[in-house]
Amino acid sequence: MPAVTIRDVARRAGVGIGTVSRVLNSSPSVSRETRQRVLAAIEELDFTPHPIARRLSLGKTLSIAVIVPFFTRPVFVERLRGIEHALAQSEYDLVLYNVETTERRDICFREIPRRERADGLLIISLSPQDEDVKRFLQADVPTVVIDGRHPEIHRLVIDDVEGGRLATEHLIELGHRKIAFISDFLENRFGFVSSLDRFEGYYQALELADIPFHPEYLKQGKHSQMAAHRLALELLSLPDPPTAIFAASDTQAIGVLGAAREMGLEVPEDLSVVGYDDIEAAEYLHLTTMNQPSFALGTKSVQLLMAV
Amino acid sequence: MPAVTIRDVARRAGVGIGTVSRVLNSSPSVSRETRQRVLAAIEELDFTPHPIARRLSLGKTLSIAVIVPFFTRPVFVERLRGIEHALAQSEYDLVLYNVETTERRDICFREIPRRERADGLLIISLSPQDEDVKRFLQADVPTVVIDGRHPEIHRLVIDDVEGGRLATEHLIELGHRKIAFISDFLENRFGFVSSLDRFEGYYQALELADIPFHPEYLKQGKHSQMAAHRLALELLSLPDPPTAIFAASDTQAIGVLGAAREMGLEVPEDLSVVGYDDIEAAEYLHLTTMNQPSFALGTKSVQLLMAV
DNA sequence: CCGCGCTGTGGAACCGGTTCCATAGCATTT
DNA sequence: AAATGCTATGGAACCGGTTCCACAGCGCGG
Repeated sequence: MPAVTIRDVARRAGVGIGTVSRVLNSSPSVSRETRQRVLAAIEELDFTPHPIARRLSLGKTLSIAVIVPFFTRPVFVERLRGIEHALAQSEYDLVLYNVETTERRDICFREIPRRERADGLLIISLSPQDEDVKRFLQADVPTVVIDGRHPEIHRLVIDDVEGGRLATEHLIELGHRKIAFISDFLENRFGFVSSLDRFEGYYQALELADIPFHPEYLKQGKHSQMAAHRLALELLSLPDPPTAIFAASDTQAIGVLGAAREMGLEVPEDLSVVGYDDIEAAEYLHLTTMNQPSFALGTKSVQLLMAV
Repeated sequence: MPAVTIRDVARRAGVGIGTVSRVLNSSPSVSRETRQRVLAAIEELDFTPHPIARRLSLGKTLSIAVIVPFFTRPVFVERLRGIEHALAQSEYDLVLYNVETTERRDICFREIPRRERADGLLIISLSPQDEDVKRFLQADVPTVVIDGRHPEIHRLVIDDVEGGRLATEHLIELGHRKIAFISDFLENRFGFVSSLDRFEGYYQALELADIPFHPEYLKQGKHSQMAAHRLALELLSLPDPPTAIFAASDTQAIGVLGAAREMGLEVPEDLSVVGYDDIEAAEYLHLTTMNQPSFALGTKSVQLLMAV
């Protein structure tokens, strides 16, 4: 079955190739009658335009590259889902790149932002460095960063400071004054900033309520249930243990719940736990959690990218 | 900054375009000296070959389309992660399509399997119909289905019957004889078969142990924690309630745990619960679960696709 | 009747690679 | 010395679209 091209259609319809192309792109300057003939020929030959050829002559790739770190994490998946949903309604393909090491991230940041590679670039939760951004701008590929920071890049920011503050204030309103914060490493090789911001909010809330910040109530570790579990055990074994724990993500909050159970503590009677990210499991775990509109953030990022 | 092409490189190096192309594709028939000159010119001009042009003249798209349903579900994400990992090391792009409605599925099955669209197609957990498969074969696009069924398609199957049997036998060995099965709809519009197979395994295990199958111990509902929660409440309110529940996925198993807690039952003392899929949360929930090598399945599917 | 403008159309040139054919240069064989 | 073969190379043709320029045909105003 040899490929049917625009020239075959033109011959069949008895018109020129330009006319076929005009019909395909619904140009107004084709007479009604000619258009009918061409459409009939397309139908008869079961013709589909060749996307690659189209891209080459348009000088566009018609694809959007999406760089997402660790898409095992529910928030990232949910944002990606939003992005996919928005792109499905456009003529753009979604080309996916997952990043789980800094090496891979650097390769992605170096090689993907090229005009001939993608018409647009969406980056989730990674903060490009100055030299990366310089390359992005030089390559002239529209770029939007979700939940990352760099002054010279279009970005959708999440007010994690506010979120951290609200979560902490919630605990304070419940009467707690000994509130601990468990998070993944605030300084990390991937430049994730959400936990840092949530910590900032936590700190502000304490300050506003005149509660002194206890450094031993801040615990950092790998982003996993297991690590958070261990950190929570440490906290709960302190001479003066906290009565509430704010975890920087639900994944970590689940680890805290495990630790509480291991220590024989009831949640929320003996220990209040607040998580962050709104994973589905939260409601079954007596877990208060901060809701993030991740899906909407994904669709919004696509709109922003298209407007750039 | 005008795009640098192979012709610019040829002029700079004082060679023909064919030679540049040969250097780019590391053809052996270029003299050492000429190769050096060309490489120097490439370096000086910061030349990168234009992928789209390459694809057009190669007649390949250099991309693999991946169709995945509901990639909120952890198993699907994990398989996708395996696929991404394998493709990252190849020259192929991963173009992602998420399916959450049957309409979207049908559109994907109709439009994506075209030679000019993708060099290969990976389908996760969806079973194409005969007419779809006919189109796949006619379009001559290598296709691999993970965890779906159709005799004429290359596929990676998971022995969910065996898995269901093992899970149920585990419960039987613990001494249970009143074992219920909670799952999403066994007959569904998406053609998901894993739960059906697990049910088949459950049934076989009962039969082998001479335990009669009680239809009221089979509960079907939407795939969500909430739905499973309700179904579990129904089960536990039966005049003769089960002492063990096998849930077709961990997501549903979490719902069962919630229901047990609501009824004041301790797990596993008062009720045994077995899940399926190996989500990370399992270990914190006193949940026994059947492990699935999802990531490996993803990488394997890519290998299989490449070998087709 | 001429010139002008407008509409609809044909097709060459172009996008930037790869591939194949022709050929030059040189060594080897007869 | 002629024939043969091998290696390295140049560049036209090609992949299948889009776009732009040229032009035909027609109506209209002067």
